[in-house]
Amino acid sequence: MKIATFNINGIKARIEALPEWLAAAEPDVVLLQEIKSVDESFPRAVFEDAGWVLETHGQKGFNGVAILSRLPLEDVVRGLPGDGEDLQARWIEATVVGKRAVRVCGLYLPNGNPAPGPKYDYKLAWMARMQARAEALLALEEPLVLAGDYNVIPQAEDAARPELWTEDALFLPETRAAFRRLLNLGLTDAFRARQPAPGQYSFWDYQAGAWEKNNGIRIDHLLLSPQAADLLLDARIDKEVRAGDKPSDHVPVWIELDA
DNA sequence: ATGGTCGGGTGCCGA
Repeated sequence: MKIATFNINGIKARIEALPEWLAAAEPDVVLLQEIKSVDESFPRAVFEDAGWVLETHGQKGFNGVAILSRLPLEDVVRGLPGDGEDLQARWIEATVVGKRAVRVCGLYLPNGNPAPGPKYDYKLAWMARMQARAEALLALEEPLVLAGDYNVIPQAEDAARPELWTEDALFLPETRAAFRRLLNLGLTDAFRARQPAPGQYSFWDYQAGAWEKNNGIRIDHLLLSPQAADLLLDARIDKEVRAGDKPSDHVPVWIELDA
């Protein structure tokens, strides 16, 4: 089972590039972030006519997550539990039924800039809520994949120029500590485990020629429960997508599970 | 059009 995460930065803007990547990469499941669309205006037919099962959790203008799958999806949950007041569309879960059942969570973790400030407070509170949800799901002792745009640079080696990020919400010590607490629940950073070499990135800013300079960061992650890590066969970043026509500022990151 | 780049949805904000 090939499972990918891809921050597409707007479904309407990616309505050609996304289907092209799907056809070439042939994933079984894709967790999408920043669809920037309400559910009613998501171009469902483009994907359903191509054989995809689609579950969306959108909002007007910003954020929004979705799941595309070749396999049936069951028990869909929309929204990160733990705060009924939070209306931002940043979390979606479903169970994918293949050879094995795999619970997948697609997440768009808050950016948090500027830090300090209310946006950074929201980021840290959201990470605490995610920690509680991860604990609850890990207690089931089943294959679990938490995949998405974490807006976290885990270590200095995950940035081409870490000195540029020392005051940024993506790399502040408190951010990295919260991410580390997730890992310390027993989760595996699949890409780090399979591709330990530094200098591999999933995001390059549109500004200041970041792509041309390879001034990237690795912020899109797939974290695996022990039961999923046991099934891990491969993990890759589809870097070449960033050089395509009308690209997102993120590229797909994917794993292959024996499931 | 918004400085520098995009996207979405307006009549700038978020990233």
